[in-house]
Amino acid sequence: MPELPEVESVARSLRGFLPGRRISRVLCHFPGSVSSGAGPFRKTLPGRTVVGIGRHGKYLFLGLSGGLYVGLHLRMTGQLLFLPRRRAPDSHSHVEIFLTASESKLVFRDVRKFGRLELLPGSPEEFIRERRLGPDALAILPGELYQRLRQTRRCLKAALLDQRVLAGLGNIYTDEVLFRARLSPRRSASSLSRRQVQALLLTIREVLASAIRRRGTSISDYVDARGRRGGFQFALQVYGRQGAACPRCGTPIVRSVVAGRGTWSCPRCQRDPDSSRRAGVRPGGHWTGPGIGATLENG
DNA sequence: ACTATCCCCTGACGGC
DNA sequence: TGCCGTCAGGGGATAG
Repeated sequence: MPELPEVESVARSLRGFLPGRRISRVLCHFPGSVSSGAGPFRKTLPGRTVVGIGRHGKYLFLGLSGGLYVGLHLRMTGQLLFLPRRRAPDSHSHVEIFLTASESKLVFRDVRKFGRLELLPGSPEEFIRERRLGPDALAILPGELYQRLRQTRRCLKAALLDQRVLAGLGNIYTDEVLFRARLSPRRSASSLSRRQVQALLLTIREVLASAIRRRGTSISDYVDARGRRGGFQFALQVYGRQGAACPRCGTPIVRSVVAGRGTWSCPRCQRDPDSSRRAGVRPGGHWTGPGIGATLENG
């Protein structure tokens, strides 16, 4: 599923070709993909030139001449692709944007139809404010993340997945980050110290930067605008790997459900000090209650 | 104001 | 083989 590194990879693959191109015609085969309305979208874009490509979290923005912006979210299976102008659209190609003097067209494909394009009523900054999106995961500062995690009662994974806390992390990168930072996804988000949040943010930046270098994670549908798959699926350490040996300690990786999402973690490396205390272990680490099984997050 | 739950949508997969 | 039920998941809407 496209998260920050995948959206950034799409943005980069667009930047090499799209800026300066003029839109000649727009076809909306599935009007539901354009949440601002297919009619205005089809009528407003032709004649305008693409002047820039932006990204915030998992949102992509196309800046058009005349001060207009298109926002795009790929959700689960969305793709934005350069395809040969004369290629017939398949049943999953929902929007086609034709460009003047080009052998390519820009196609929005989406098997599950969750993705959305929209003509923004204002600037991307206003859009971000109205949706109440948090700072981009690559731009947020440690003090700011600390404050945002402190003021929620949810667990760490739920907080990191919440795009209003910080924008860009989805299920894959959240699990990978928490594993590398040795933090339990179930741990209370507000229980982290300043120092721990600082370390967590360094891990977030490292994982995202590494994934961008590999042009994202391609597990099923993801490809960039040139149709290239990413390579970070080969660097995943826990996501989707239940039963495999933890790369650090050899304990089998466990799948559970946290915040309503499939969650992969190492029950040994990512123990939760909060639940250990509840299970009868004093902060000092001496056993006072039930056996070790009670402190493992997945039983 | 917060938080949890439901829903959209289709392909993959397991059971019989 | 093939049918059918279940699952996956981002984020908006809705409920508590």
